[in-house]
Amino acid sequence: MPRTIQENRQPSQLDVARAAGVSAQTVSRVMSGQPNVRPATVRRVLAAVDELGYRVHAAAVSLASGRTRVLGVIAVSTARYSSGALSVGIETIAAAEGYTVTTALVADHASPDAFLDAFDRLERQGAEGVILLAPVTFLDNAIGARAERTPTVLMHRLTGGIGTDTVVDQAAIARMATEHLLSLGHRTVWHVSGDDYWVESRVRRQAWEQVLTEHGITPPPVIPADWTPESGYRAGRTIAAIPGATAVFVSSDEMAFGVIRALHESGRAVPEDVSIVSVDDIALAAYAAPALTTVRQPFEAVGKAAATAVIDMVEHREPRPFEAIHPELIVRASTAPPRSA
Amino acid sequence: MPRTIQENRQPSQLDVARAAGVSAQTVSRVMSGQPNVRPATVRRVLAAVDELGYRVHAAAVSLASGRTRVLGVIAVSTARYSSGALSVGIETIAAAEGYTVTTALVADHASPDAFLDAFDRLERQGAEGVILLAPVTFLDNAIGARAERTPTVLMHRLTGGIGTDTVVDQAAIARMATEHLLSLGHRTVWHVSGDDYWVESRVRRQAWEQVLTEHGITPPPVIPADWTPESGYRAGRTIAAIPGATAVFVSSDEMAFGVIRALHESGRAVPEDVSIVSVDDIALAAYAAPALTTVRQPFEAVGKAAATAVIDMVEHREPRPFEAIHPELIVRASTAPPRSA
DNA sequence: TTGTACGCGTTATCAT
DNA sequence: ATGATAACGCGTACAA
Repeated sequence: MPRTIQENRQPSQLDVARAAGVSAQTVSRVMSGQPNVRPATVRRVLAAVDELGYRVHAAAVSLASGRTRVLGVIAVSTARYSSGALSVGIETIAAAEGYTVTTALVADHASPDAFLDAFDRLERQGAEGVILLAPVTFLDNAIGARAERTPTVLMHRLTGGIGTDTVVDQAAIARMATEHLLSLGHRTVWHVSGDDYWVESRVRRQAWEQVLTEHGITPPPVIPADWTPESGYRAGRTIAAIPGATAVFVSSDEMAFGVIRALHESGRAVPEDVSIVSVDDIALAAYAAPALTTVRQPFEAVGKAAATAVIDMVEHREPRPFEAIHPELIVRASTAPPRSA
Repeated sequence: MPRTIQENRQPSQLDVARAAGVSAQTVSRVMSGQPNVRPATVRRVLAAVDELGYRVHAAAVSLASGRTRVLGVIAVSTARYSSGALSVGIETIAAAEGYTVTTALVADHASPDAFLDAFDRLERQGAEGVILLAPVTFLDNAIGARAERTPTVLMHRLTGGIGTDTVVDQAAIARMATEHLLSLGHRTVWHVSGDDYWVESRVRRQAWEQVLTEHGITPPPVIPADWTPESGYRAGRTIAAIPGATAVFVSSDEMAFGVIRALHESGRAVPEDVSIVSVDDIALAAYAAPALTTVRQPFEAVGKAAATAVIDMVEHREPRPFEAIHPELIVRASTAPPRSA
């Protein structure tokens, strides 16, 4: 005898079948809600299920059916606000469609290999689709092969290439922010950027430059930061030392808190001396001092769109026409016309 | 013939075995790093693995071995800061121990049934251990049966009962905050509570009451809120209308932003007129105006401890002696002695 | 050191 | 409407 048969195992389909006086196949039909089972039989089976405490064994289903209904998410492990909100959107849709979500975390500033490892872990787990909540331009080539066999959606991707784009138009965000400041009468707009590891940081900077150029303004040098409030604070000290600076486009609300603190410490009032527009509209944005004028990103909606897109791909549904998700400028108290205006 | 054999399927262990000229068993040994395989054989197998692009099929492993190495996390879908940081800790340990993490989200203010559903989804997925990132006192009875068969750790649980407690001592947090304010010379301390759906909100309130009582002070009425900055703002307006209020223990940093804004609008200066201590030490706490004095919770460490605890249970290791994770009072600018002192 | 023969719990296929 | 049987891909036990 090759193996001792376990005694105290979980009840299986066959146990239920015996208890209900039917075949295992009938139990299978009942559990997966197939038609062509007599109501009376269904009741008997369900009664047995209930009595034995039977639960479907996902691994067995997966092995037999070839389907796992598992979605993988690759995320960068930062405490940035966006991740949480995106996840909620993804999980909501996944649960509604009967999918389970497995997450693989990757360190911030990790190499492409770390992302591929994460991808492999998810594939081993049987992920039928993958959502990449990460900066990926540098991954395009590497990820290509896997995206061919496993439906993949890239969240931080902007145009073309692999996968479906479900992302908010980051260039539009930068344009809205910059043009708002110009329309108030500011002669130029400075920019505190995010971490260039993330695509959106680069895209926003380019769009900001372009808007200025279109208005005949030579873009001032970028003030680099890394998304954290601390880095925003350092950027703020730099700005405070620039006499002519009256308007700043800051690439995240969290950094804006730091910028404002630094300006305040240097005796520059916001918005009287310097106007600030940031990005995200986190819950605290309205409670900054002054309340932040910011470009809202509808993160949860984005998460939902991403999940819907992967599931469509997984189920070979016709991919729905891409619905743009629009950012929105929320004007609060951190912007005003310049003093001279 | 019962079933058409798939043609374009993924390579299996047997395919690798044939390509390498060994048996499937040898491939299994190589893949799981077992000893007693000749180096030359290992090389041949790995070469075949590489060539065919073979990957272990998790469902098959699970079915054959009875192990999934899957950890389940039940979380409440809020945008609160803590969830993200906790998850990072959990995933870090899980990955290091070779486990995968699956998440099941539950709506805020959901009924116990919703949690049980989530638990069931995770068990169906084969979760060998479950971490409940949720308020659970009202779940103790309901969850009991499942916690018996599936190792479970409750994050928001404080003493005794099911599971292992890995949580920060919430009563200690309230005590540190309240005593800090009293030691500055304030005659009493008001309290803006979190949402009572969450255990820590109730525990902190009780501890705050107790500290006051120990000092011979009759606790003033609680000012209820719900963790959001908006609710903090409303609580702040209430406090502003109380002439004698000079010190407030606010149950989260996010609410503290709202409280401060309301006080400021009412002409009460922080900390000159009113001192504020809050809880969490989120990244923005140091960038509030004024910078928040707050009790820091080491969320990532808590997440790590929780993951370690479940894995210990899953692997039937001796549960390590419970290491308390201590909160820490961070004194910044939102507290000062009262004017009269 | 390596190979053979089940068995894990379910679904697909065909037969009744 | 229901049942019998093979097959999914791998690990375990044992033999060689």
